[in-house]
Amino acid sequence: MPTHYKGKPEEVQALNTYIKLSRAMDSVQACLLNGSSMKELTISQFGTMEALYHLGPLCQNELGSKILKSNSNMTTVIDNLEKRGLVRRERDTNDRRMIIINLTDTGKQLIESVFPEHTKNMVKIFSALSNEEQKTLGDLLRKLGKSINN
Amino acid sequence: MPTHYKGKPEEVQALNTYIKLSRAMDSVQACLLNGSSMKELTISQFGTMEALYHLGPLCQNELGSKILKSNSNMTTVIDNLEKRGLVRRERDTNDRRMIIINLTDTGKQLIESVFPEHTKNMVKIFSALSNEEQKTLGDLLRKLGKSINN
DNA sequence: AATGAATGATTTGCTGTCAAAACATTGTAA
DNA sequence: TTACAATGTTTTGACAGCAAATCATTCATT
Repeated sequence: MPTHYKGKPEEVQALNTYIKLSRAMDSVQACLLNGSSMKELTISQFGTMEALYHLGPLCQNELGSKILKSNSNMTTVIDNLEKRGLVRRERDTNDRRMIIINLTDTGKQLIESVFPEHTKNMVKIFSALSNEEQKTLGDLLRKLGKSINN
Repeated sequence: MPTHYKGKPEEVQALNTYIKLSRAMDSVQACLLNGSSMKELTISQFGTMEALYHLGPLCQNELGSKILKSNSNMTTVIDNLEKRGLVRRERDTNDRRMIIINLTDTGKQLIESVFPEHTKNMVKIFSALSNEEQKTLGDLLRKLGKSINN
């Protein structure tokens, strides 16, 4: 549903673009969560484990920076993953402020088993757009993001 | 940070497009939340009040459908708005299953005071893109969303 | 009138999310 | 060596978000 606001054209355009961005994001995430591979993990758990799988063990603070989550949120997500035996916390010996997060064997097996289907779902979702369209979309989103973060 | 996954080109492209979409959405929302007008309302509270402001009183279930939130989430968001005196629940006289959500005078004044700056922020954010680019972005996002929801 | 299906809202249980405060540890300057 | 700043993590408090179950109400059928 587009905005019902009636103002200047650039205001209506900005509000509508925001709505479309928000709706698209919701749709993509809902579709990903419907994949059978996402029955066992929440989006944040998946992102955390994916980062550990591809980058190796990471300091908790560093992990949070990579997947753009706050320190306190990382504590909660890792608490739940640890509780399920999917990761292990390990205090750094050189700097005891730091906790290194490792995937356990169980965690590694799980992410290895769900990642292919997740990737397949992702390809399916974005195949609605041609290669050129995906590139254009990515470029515009980057431009938008860069402008905000400067 | 793009994906570190090394797979087929269409897989890498899909994952990267997803990351860009996710990052852009996070950036836009963080920027909106930094606006002084968003000190008093959360994103969902704002969306709820904006919908009520532009569309008039709505049945709770209908409101949830419009802003794409679940029934249980609507209960929580409206609980908090009601607690703050910004909305009022009113049982429908014709169908007592339904609760009509109204903005209170206080709520109306608040949304009227924050909406202009919110809109201005939105325009500022999206002015990173030209009109043509915003239109292209919107079209691609719509195409993506439509494909998923069919 | 009675019964079951459908609908709207709440509750329960769980996870996520963040800012601010608090705590523990390390680094730096005096 | 001491004091303070900086850093990493947790805790606290609050709100968001959803699925499933539950409750109340309405609708349709018999």
